[in-house]
Amino acid sequence: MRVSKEKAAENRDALLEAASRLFRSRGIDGVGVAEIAKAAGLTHGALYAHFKSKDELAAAAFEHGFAGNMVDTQKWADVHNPQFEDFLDGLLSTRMRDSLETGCPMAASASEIARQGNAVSTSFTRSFEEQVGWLERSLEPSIPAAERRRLAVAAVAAEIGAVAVSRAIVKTDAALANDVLDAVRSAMGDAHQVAKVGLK
Amino acid sequence: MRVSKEKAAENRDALLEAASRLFRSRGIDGVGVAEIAKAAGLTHGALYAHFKSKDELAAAAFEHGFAGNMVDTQKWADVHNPQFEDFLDGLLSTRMRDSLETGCPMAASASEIARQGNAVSTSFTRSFEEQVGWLERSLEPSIPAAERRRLAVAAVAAEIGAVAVSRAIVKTDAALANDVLDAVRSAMGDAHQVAKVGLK
DNA sequence: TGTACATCAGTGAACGCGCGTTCACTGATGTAC
DNA sequence: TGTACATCAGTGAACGCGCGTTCACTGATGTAC
Repeated sequence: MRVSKEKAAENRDALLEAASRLFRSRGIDGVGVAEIAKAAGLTHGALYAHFKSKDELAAAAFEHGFAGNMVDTQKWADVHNPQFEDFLDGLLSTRMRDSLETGCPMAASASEIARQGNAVSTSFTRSFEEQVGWLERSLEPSIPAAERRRLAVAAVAAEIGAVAVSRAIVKTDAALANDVLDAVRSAMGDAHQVAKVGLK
Repeated sequence: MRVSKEKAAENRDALLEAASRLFRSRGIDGVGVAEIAKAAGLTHGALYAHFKSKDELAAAAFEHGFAGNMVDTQKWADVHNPQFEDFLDGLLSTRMRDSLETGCPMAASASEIARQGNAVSTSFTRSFEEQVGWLERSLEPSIPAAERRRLAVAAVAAEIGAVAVSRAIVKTDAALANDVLDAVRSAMGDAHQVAKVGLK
């Protein structure tokens, strides 16, 4: 039966939230539309009143998840005024690695994106750019703009790899999984030093 | 009907080769056992004479693919005696990114591994360690061993991230996709410089 | 403000389909005598 | 070396199952008068 506009908007949001969490923890191919709808307190048919297809839902859920992360980042940034190294500490932490449902959506699905539709790829690219922007702005203005951007792009890509690898490895070798996070943080810190000092 | 031992071994190898390529280009969840068997010139039933389950096949296929890559690496290393930067150039190239079927299996499935069985995770870890070993040995002996290892671990994790991200983005923004590879190569080069000079 | 009715979010059965796995069977291979 | 037979890699039908999507239907909401 028909529901109020407010309730419909709430339901749409619940679908996005459920999809975002489930896709992150089990992969886009690993979760069915029925389970997503159920987690949002609806039946699967209702999902198609809000989204044309699973692919479209995946793209929207990706952006929803990333937007949620960005809201948290903004709050954190307002309080702590984080520098480049603070971002690295936050992104390359065991906490980020272990929170599959709420952690970085890019690390959760990086290697799956290339196999999804264009909508998902576009969402991923936009999210990547936004994250790069945060890191860029955290770098010292004394560093040339092109160098700041290059460093930020490298840091986000490296972070995504480090978190994905650390998650893949942690079941088998927990110590190595932690080393991966530390090693990437350390290497990016070194690259930052070089950018500051202008060595090379 | 029964086939000769040699033929059976060939068939097993064909299954591994087909699985390795298909899993890399379409994901473990994205390819069925029937298609793998067909690509190897067999029917799906035969697959179960060689492997207990799809998960076991996935683990074996992962190691097969990585071993193949390692053979290529060995040949290349014998001819070129590559240094750390040469490895980065090879791993972070558009050629590596664009060869989905034969490229780095770790970049192809990094974010999927955490959701697979233990056998797959173990194979991934072993491959990761082996790749780290190559990079470690390519670094100057003057750099302390612990530092060499840290740099190598960071480089492999960052490479996996860069290739996965570049593949995810290339459909949407080809220029940015190339920038990602360049930025990570450049950042790891900087980290290498720091390790050599001992700055910090 | 009250009434009549069009709208449409949500339901749940049904669709065709491909999945991973099992299993009775086949028949060439490999072995025991 | 020749024969009888056990082995087992490979076949292909069948299994139950969950998938994404469609659709006739429901009934409260929102709107036109």
